[in-house]
Amino acid sequence: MTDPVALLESAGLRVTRPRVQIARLLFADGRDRHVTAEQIHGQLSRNGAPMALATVYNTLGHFVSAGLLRPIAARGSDATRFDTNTSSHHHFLNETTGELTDIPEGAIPLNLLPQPVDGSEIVACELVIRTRSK
Amino acid sequence: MTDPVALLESAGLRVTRPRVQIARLLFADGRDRHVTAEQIHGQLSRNGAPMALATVYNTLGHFVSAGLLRPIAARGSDATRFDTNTSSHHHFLNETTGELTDIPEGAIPLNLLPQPVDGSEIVACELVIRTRSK
DNA sequence: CTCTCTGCAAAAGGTTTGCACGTCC
DNA sequence: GGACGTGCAAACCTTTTGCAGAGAG
Repeated sequence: MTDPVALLESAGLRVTRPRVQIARLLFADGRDRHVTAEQIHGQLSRNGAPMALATVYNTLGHFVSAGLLRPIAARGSDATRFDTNTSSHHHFLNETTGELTDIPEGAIPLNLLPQPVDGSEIVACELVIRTRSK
Repeated sequence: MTDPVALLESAGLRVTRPRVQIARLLFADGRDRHVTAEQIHGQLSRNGAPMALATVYNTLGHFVSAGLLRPIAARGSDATRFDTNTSSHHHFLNETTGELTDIPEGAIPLNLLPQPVDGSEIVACELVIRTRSK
């Protein structure tokens, strides 16, 4: 239910047409979503506000840089999914259906991460549990 | 130090030239390796046994199906890395250098995984810890 | 002899780039 | 006015596919 314009401004992003359109799709209903650029592109077309797929990618890229969105580390030949939930949490990936489900923060105790040996610092930690329909 | 031919046979794979060549590169020295198809392709060319990149991909795909190799879930626009260590373990990904490092099995306690709610079964579980050079 | 695999070119995605034009500040 | 964005096509890269010919069992 966040106002798209306010959201963009608070993220330090300029308020432009594609950003508002996409922010409205992604954040208006407040739910966590896992979307591909392709899905956004299709939804915009259906809403009568079509734009080039490349513009969608560019805009999503801006959102990621600004911390509004996070790309999910799910491997596979299909497209990158962007997660509107940028807090630290993990995912189930159903390999049969391709469906991606959130695992609530705290459901997995990862408080004892090993430190990297080369002196680098941890910036993120992402777990993917692959499942298969029975 | 495994014999490539014996390895292929025990995996139920036919013994063919590209498989032997690639198996020798991957498994001869017994070390864990994280390779891309491109790297294998280049190494084969340098060794005087060039083959088409598509053949490398096809062969690596056969190895994955046979359980000799495992694709790593590290996201990024760069190519898929294949891991010669197929046992359950996790990775550090240094985002600065792109380097991928094994985390020893057992270093992270994941014995309390939440079960998927949709009745599907867990087939794999992979953690990527992203780091950045300081 | 048959079935699988190779070998490669070409196609198929997904994503990025280049650049002319528009827009925000 | 200047930096930043858009809009889109074309380029790019990785990976898959199709198919003719070769090789394994």
